[in-house]
Amino acid sequence: MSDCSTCVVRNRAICASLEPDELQVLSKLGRKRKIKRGETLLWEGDPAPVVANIIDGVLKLSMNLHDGREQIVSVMYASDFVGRPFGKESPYRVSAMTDAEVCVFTRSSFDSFAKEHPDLQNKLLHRSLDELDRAREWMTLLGKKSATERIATLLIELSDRLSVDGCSPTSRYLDRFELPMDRQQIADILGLTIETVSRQFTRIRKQGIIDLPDRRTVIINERSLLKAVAGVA
Amino acid sequence: MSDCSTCVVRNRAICASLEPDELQVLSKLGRKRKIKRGETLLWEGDPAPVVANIIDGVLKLSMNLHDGREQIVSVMYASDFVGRPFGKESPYRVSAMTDAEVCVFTRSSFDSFAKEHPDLQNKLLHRSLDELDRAREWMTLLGKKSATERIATLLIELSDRLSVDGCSPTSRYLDRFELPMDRQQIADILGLTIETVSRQFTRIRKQGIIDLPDRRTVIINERSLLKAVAGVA
DNA sequence: AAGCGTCTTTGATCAAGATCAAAGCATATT
DNA sequence: AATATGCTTTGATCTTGATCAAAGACGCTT
Repeated sequence: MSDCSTCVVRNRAICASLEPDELQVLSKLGRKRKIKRGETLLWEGDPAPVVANIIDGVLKLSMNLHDGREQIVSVMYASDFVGRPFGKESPYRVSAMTDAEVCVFTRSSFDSFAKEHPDLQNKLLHRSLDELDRAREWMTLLGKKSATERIATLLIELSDRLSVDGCSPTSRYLDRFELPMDRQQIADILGLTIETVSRQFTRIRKQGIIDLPDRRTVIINERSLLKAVAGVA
Repeated sequence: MSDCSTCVVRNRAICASLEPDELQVLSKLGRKRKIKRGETLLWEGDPAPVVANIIDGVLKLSMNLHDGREQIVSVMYASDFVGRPFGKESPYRVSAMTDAEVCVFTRSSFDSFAKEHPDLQNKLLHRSLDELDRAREWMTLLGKKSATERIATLLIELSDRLSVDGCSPTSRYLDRFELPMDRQQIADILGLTIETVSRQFTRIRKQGIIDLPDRRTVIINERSLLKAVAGVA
């Protein structure tokens, strides 16, 4: 990879914990790679995997039951870190929901670099703890929330996560954004079927809470109502 | 705390990463505490919390929606680490499912100790990554599995986790064990109601796959069948 | 602009699990 | 031993979301 110092996620990715000279070393290990929408970066059970920083685009982590049922267990955005360092193999599949660009390291080279850099490990620890909190929040959604609550919660979450642009958070929440996934993927995130997702969208649209000018665009008209529907106190 | 070197979880808890002299320092910071079943060690949103190693017993982490619905997001056993280091506050409630004993640290003292000990942080990172994998596995259960599959999966998991006794794993799986939780808690782990849990127990009992000599005891008669029901390939 | 393929919405029906209600059981109490 | 108390199981019914099926809408290609 040519130059980390000009990387758009330089200050948000785990690399932010590194000094310029350390970054130089890391940059020798990584290489940029473009991924097309739908393409898989990492297969579950893959024995020779990689880890990566997301530079641009949206990726999903998914687990698949043997009979084909798929659950999306995480949606990852620019500056997020994907892959399973220190592990035998990745327990989940990592694929692109949109065209994306990532900064890839072989796991062995990343692992040994990390071993020498406690700051990097510290950053990774913080991220893992945050991821864990998010995963558990989502468990609550999957275990206890109704279909309408799930949809509303996802929209609130997306309007939050998609709003961070570049290094500084712009408007805290977006009232208009493009869905980075199709209806089937929304269903696989929320533990619902595509028909139920569609019906719930129609429902809150008819209530005037949101608009859906086309398949991918969401406009939030009544954020407070949407939050109420999401079950946020 | 008097003596870490005789602690029953000494070699399995995160403390295992420490040298004897470091352990001496840590032992000054922690203190042992007994918790009764049902008692809460840590409330969500608690501003002055603690972290702890579990010495004995079973604890649960739970998240509560404002209207009272509760989802149990993790079940933790001896040698597991609970609490949210480096965080502002704990996002979940930690309480005892059985009488338990824990080794407690104030978060501030633990955090500053951890800052000086990369090995400890490394151990914590490994644990967090493992926890994350388990949380995501459970998301798949909550999002995609049927009631029967959920019950079977839980029984397999319990027969595995409860079998580790002392420092060495004894028989890899237990075919007879005591449930550390009641039916309502099982429901809150699996995203079901207590009635559905009861009916599914009855169902696989009538099929001869398990026996339930009393409320708390489970005997697995046909492990391979149980695994098949759990949806394990 | 017409035609094709894919994704999404809508409709009709079904089923798994939730809810409401009551009866069993086991342990603790007097 | 008799009785209260708190789980747990079982039964009857209802609801939410799944499934099956078809029609629309949108983007792409020619």
